[in-house]
Amino acid sequence: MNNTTLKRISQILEISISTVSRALKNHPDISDKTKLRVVELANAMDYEPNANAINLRTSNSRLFGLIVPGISNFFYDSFISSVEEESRKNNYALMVLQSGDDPLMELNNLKLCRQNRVSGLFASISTQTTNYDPFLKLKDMKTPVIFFDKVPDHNGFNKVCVADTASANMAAAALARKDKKKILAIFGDERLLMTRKRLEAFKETTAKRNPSATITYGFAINSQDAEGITSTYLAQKVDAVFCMSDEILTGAMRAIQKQHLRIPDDIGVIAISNGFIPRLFYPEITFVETSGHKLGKLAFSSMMACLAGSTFIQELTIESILVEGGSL
Amino acid sequence: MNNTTLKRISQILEISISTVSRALKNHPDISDKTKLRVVELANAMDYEPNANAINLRTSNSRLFGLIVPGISNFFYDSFISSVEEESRKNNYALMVLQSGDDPLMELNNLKLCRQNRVSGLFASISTQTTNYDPFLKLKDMKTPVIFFDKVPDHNGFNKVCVADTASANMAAAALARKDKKKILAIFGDERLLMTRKRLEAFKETTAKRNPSATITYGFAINSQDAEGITSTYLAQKVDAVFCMSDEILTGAMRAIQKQHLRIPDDIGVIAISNGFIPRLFYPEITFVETSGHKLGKLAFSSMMACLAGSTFIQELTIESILVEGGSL
DNA sequence: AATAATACCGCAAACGTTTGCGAAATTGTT
DNA sequence: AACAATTTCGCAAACGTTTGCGGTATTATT
Repeated sequence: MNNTTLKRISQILEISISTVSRALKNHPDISDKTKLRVVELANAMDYEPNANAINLRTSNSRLFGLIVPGISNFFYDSFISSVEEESRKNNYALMVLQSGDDPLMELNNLKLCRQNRVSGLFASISTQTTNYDPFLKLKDMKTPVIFFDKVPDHNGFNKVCVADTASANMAAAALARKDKKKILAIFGDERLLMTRKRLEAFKETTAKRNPSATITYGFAINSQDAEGITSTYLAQKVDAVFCMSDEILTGAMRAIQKQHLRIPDDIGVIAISNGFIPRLFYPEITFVETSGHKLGKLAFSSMMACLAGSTFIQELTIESILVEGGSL
Repeated sequence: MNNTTLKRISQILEISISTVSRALKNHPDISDKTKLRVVELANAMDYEPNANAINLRTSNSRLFGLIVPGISNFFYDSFISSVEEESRKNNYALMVLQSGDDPLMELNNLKLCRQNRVSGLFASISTQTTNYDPFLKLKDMKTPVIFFDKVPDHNGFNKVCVADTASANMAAAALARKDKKKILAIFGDERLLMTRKRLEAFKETTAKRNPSATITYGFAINSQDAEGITSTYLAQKVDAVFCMSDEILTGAMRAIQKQHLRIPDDIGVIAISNGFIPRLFYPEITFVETSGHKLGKLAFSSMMACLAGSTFIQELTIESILVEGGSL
């Protein structure tokens, strides 16, 4: 372990600890001469301030917690990447925790955050989270909590989300423009607010803009599930398939390729996506972009606003754009 | 912030701080009666031990640092996910840091790790890292450093890697078995030890097992690069393309799909991969699996061995297996 | 030359824990 | 009843910082 402390330096230089501390912080009370002596010795001795001591003394950990169901996910990894980058730029570190979509693990992670006195928390909740008390406990401790992506269906929280309603609308509208009439629309877990929002918007916009269309709804828990659903319904000659997420898109694409259907001639495809998966194929899949990167930046700025004292609860969304591939 | 401390509890109960501390740890010196009183009040007051104070006192942060060029990567995200999971199970937290493949940022991150007195470090180095002193500095502080994936070409470090040589051999052998004669082999950045190992092995095994084959070599910095290279050489009627990594595979696949080539009839494809991307296509791409998940487990166990006192420097590799898709 | 201002530095408390050691109270032993 | 053993607890130091306050030197002002 690193042994050089302020005390050690002070002993060698025969000055007080406080002088050493101030010298290293370039405090005006200290003369240039001693500053120099201190800084030089500190460098020579590889002095590294002990973050734990500083945190204890100042009660500011400069550490953010981030809880997410899983890291391995096209959306979350770019979100995390973005938040980490911003945090680092602002001299914060990031503690990443996975819940595995398990509410119990989520609780454990929250405890860890509390014990580490995180300066703030970014959280995407598990599918089955119903008790928000632990989050409220953090808020009571004046620790900002920014929910993202999978957010509680509940007011009084800071949330940053992709524009669920708007993006589902855009996708439905795109299908309407292309005059797709038999649509297979696959959604995720219905317990998620996100799913319900997208579902409702998609249904509504299709009814309005594409009244003669018939929609077959599918609900998939995972990619494999989506593949199964797609395979099943592909038999009944659908014009196009809408995928609510990347995970679903991957399943749908497997089914489509397996049946040797040509995109877009035999079937149209559109998804709500981060953009990575759609660009893996040719023609590229048309998608409504929901950028994890952008969302991360937004979440971070929201966090900074809270830390700066804003007590204003806001629910922010990033607008999404339609990125045309050749799949419709 | 959470205000309840041992001191507060001790004042209310009119006992000493040390008694409270010991009671909460179920220390035998404390009577059951007082233990009960303490535990109950602690719960009622939502007591959470202050990790910073504990770390300071015990000089054990129970925090691992993890430095990686970027999180958004098929390999790293599963690696990180795995390490995080293991860490959490063992009561460690994980601080994730990205270098952006920039040696300077890497230095900053290392400093952060030192200042936070991490209990250990997992590191995948940047392409241009040449100075290993900061890593050695950590080792001198008795902080274990486990390099993974992109490791220094240098002895005396703990490293865990995918079996570069073996997996390139396997891929070359698979191509030989299928009697592919005109091979396009695309590799990554030559400055990486990993690349050089894979290149050499691929070349050697092909020469031995498939002597009549001709290999065209390509070196791609990124996916787009790989797409360009593939497009260019596809014209000259190659039998199969070998991709050293997922990133390269995505580029190659774009080029192949764009030219409407049928896999495996028109062209064979094989890659070294985590397995996610290959399964997105149909037929699935045949690949030599290098599991980030497995590597994460290995890295973690290596870390635990070091923490347990093992001073033995080891270079571990996970064996890879060939996963047959239908692309060859 | 006396006084006022300024530059420079140290004392000591505090942040919230852990832990070795000793002390008091209780119980057991003869 | 005297002593020993055991149970139960508190004292105080330590971990490495930060910071308000006060105290000497030194310099400036008249």
